[in-house]
Amino acid sequence: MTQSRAYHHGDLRRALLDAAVEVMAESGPAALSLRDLARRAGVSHAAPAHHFGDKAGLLTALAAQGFALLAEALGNAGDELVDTGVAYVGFAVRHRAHFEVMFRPDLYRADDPEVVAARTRAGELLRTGVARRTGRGPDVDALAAWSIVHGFATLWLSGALPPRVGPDPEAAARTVISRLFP
Amino acid sequence: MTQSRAYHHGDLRRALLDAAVEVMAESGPAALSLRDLARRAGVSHAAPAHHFGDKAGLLTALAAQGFALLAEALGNAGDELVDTGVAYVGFAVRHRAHFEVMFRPDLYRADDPEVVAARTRAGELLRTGVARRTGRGPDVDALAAWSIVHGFATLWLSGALPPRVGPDPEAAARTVISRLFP
DNA sequence: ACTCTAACTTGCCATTGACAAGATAGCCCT
DNA sequence: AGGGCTATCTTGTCAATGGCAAGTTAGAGT
Repeated sequence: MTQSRAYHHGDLRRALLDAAVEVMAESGPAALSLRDLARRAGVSHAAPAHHFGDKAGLLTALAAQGFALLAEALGNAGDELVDTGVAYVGFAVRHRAHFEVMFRPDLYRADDPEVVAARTRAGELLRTGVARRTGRGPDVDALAAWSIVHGFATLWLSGALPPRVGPDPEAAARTVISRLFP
Repeated sequence: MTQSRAYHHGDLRRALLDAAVEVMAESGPAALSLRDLARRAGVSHAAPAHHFGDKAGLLTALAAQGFALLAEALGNAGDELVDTGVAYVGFAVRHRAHFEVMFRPDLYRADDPEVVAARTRAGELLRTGVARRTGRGPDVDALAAWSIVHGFATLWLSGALPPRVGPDPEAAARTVISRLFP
């Protein structure tokens, strides 16, 4: 996919987002620099501003993309509640950069319409995944399920978990989620 | 530890840390600037470097302080497992700035001896709190418990939780934790 | 009183985000 | 074919930041 047409660049917007993901995946969100992204894309230092306005604009686009990807991942998950949870963790691990931005609203404009729409959709899918297996109050169940997968994903990404958890986050997540919903 | 004598400033190190907590509590970690902290403390822009070396040094000190505070909070919690979990969430909410730095190892030197010591101690207290109530494998229980409280705290801080969860994070956390360990 | 050292300052540089003004290329319309 | 139109990108500039180097000062130790 992606461009081919090369005007001044062709598909700068996508190239910048891809570069941002790449940088953040290996160096964290703090290491992100618009000028660095521009250099990687081979354009001038002010080119990104045209597509995203400012840094927050770029991260807003990235967050929207992230919520859309999350919704897709949850939609493709199996029918069991556990599958939804594992998919959540899998998304966080596979799309680390997106995930880290999505839940840091001080970095972007969380009230952006596109973000709100994608986030809402992902939220619905998440709740649907839990609703299939409601033991107590569905609210409590949903909150507990979301908390446990989000916590596990966050801890995994931050490197805080001890080595004995093993190398496979999704397998470990499955075990932990099963503890909540046996 | 710590001095008190007031030379050029007296207690610059503490003043800078306090200012950093204040700034981050209202504007997030991204808004932190060493020069701004220096201005707030009424010293020159290079004064912070003497105490912390660089920005990562300041955040390292803050993380160590945070893990120590967490250990203290967990130590003061009640004997029940639920109490430990609620204390964890309470710490995150009450010491938001510390919490947000602690689990973002790309911002500081996670292998700093002081950080390692304080983190180890907090980890032990957390596992102790869970061990009192082991249903299945203690490892799985500990991981599930940590995940659920960490996830809830993180989601709360990021503002991602819907309003119907209510205004009191500790009360909501108690309900959620009870779902895991009834 | 003298020295010595930690604590702080002044000065500097490269990098960054943001803005303003200009250039360029493809498109549309006649 | 030609003439504008607009999105896209560039060049130039500014204030702010982190970090380094060299100098200064207060106060402790002797």
